[in-house]
Amino acid sequence: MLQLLQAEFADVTISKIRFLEAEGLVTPARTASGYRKFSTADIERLRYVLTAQRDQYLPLKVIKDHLDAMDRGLRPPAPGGRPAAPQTLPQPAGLPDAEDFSTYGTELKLTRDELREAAGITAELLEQLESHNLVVARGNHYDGDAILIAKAAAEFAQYGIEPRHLRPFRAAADREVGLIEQVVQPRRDDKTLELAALAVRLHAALVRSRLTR
Amino acid sequence: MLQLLQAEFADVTISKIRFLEAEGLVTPARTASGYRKFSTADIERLRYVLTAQRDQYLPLKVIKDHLDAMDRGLRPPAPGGRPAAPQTLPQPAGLPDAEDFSTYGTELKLTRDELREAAGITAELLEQLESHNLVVARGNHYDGDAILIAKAAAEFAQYGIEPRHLRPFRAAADREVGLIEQVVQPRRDDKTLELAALAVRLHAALVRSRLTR
DNA sequence: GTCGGACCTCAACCGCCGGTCGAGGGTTGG
DNA sequence: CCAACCCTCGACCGGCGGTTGAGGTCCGAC
Repeated sequence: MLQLLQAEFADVTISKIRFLEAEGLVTPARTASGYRKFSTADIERLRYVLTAQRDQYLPLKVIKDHLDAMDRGLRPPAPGGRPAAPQTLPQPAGLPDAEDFSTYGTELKLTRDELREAAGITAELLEQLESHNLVVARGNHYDGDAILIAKAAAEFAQYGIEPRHLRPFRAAADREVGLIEQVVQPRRDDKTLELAALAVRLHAALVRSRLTR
Repeated sequence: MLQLLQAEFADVTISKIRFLEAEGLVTPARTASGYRKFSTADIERLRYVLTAQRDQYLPLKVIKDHLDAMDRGLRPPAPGGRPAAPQTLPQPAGLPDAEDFSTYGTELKLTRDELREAAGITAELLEQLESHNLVVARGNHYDGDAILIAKAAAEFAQYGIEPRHLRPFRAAADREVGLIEQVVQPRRDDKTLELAALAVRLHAALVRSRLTR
């Protein structure tokens, strides 16, 4: 889950996240042994914090106020171009660890229905995602990334963008992975993740750059 | 004149104004004997600085960038509810500190050499990046994204991946932007950025998912 | 002239914010 | 049993946004 955020925000570290927790900006759940367990809502929240900090230069105090206000059910405050609000939608309960990326990582194994529930998508959408190879089962199970992909697809769907429009994303990802694997061939260690984060970073910068022209 | 500003901003002091001058945010004229002489334009400028600081929590560096940008004849930047812009006369503006890329947004305007220095890349690499359209100048200037792209490319280069290998990234980014622009056609507001973030998120999840299989 | 007060410069200092580091220790998967 | 994580907690840190003070100059009033 750290990798995930690092792809988007270059300078996030474990210690920074711990610091943010100490400041009361996030409150991840804990496992029995004390490890932090980040739900997707927690990650949304962090994304909000980091975006506000980076793009609006808001001090943490102010960000905390905003979050607190939202928690009390108020409209997201902040005048002007603010980061997208982390909508903490009611999570379908049951299915204990469906949102857990940190401790189980990709070892997370979901059934088809669990995935649907966790991502809040219809069976139809999931079918489309699979038919375009955006979500792929391993054996009978899906992992944490599948949830993220499905959720993103659901958001796109709200703008009328269907899975088939997203196929280029898959192709692009495949090409990047191919590139990385070529380089990292011999030693298949954490260099791989490093390069992947780098690739995503480049990608993000390019998108932004093209957009603002 | 101090009294004048103090009426509006309680915590302004002489020493603060002197400090702001030292930071290059205002450049009042001087009398023969060295006393500061504030024109009304200077006061407008200070008003802008103090408002931006108080109401938008902007760091002085960013405020300075905005002022510099305006001095260069650009439209007042700053997304969102910004303080009323003071239209000042052109002031001698120092060049941005090239090492400070992190604090500059896309309003940043760098010369070719400034970009090279900020990203720590060779002229050759930059040329390659431009020939593959990974980095593109607007007019004679480059923006903050160019630094990010250049730095990422430099890291890739350490793994033997050259700009030409990165062309698919550009193509993918272009496709994504095309998709977004199609959707966002009518209302060209901050939905755009929201969608772009979503796209990058999907991309990241896909890369991870493909990688860990 | 000369005195007081307001202005100047420059360097040293300061408090807070936003983290980082590292020692000391538990947990987990292989 | 070990390596690789994760945890806490307190010390530390660099930068930002000024403040303070010593030492000196300028000006108007007496």
